[in-house]
Amino acid sequence: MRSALATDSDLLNAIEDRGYRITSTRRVIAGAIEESPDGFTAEQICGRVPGVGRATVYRAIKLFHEVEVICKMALPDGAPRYAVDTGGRHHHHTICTGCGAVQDFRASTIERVLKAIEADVDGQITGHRMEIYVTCQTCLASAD
Amino acid sequence: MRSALATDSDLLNAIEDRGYRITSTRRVIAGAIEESPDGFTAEQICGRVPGVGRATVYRAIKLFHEVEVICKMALPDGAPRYAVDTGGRHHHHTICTGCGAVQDFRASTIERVLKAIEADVDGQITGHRMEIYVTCQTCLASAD
DNA sequence: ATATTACTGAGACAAAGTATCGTCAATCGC
DNA sequence: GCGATTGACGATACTTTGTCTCAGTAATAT
Repeated sequence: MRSALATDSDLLNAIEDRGYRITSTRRVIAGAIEESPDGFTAEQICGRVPGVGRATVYRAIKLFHEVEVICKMALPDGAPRYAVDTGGRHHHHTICTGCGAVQDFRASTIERVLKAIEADVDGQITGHRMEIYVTCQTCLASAD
Repeated sequence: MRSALATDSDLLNAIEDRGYRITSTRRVIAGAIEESPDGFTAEQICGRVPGVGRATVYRAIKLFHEVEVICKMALPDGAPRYAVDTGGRHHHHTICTGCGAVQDFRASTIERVLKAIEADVDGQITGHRMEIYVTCQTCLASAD
């Protein structure tokens, strides 16, 4: 039922659970983010929340990232791109280099391989990053 | 014997092979880069080549990257780091989050997994990026 | 209702590059 | 070897993606 929750936004709930305040500004920013099913850039969000300071948008994005409800990744040229991360469990992403669309992608194989690699690596693994670049179906179709 | 080559620098040879000019400035920059076995940042190179313009250093790094003799990667916070890429064949890197040391790392397993993944992905894979973050032996030892 | 603390907006600052532009040097053609 | 051509250079301005500071404001605690 979840009737006792202040909001039905996963983003807002996540920060509230960690003791951060839910403010009207954060509501607006979370709304703009949740309207972006294919990922977004920070500046896109800035553009969609007129009246909200740029610093505040970046602070909110950082906060959502900190509580792991949004994920930050990078295009081949290093340009950052964000996406909502509802699933929770660790996973990776495919990013379309044409339109920037981000999709989740969970491959248990990769996790196993990474574990196996640990033995070959000189030092102790503390984390990893992985992005798979694709041309999505839509971009493939429109390229015909 | 390679006696006919203008230089014994892999970096300079690589750009010469692609038709770019070898200049005294590029010699100096290549020298500074090749003195960095554990990777480097662009600004570190700028600091080591006094008298050479910052833009020129960035242009040279970009050029070396273009001809694939240096590799660009990212620390967990996105800070860029470069490393010489002598091997040639595709591989990945481990990066020590303590000191930034970069090591090559070739896992055929990963390549196989990525191939297998292609079937699961919605769209056509065009590339990927992967970094493994570690605490290197030196940093582990000095943390005791 | 008030005090405390966190949040906000504006704007300056920072890091990592890129673009422009006039000057200079490396290579090409002879 | 010498001049013409093209590419490279340095300085500097600008761009992108953030972060920091600071004074003012809103949200929670008592």
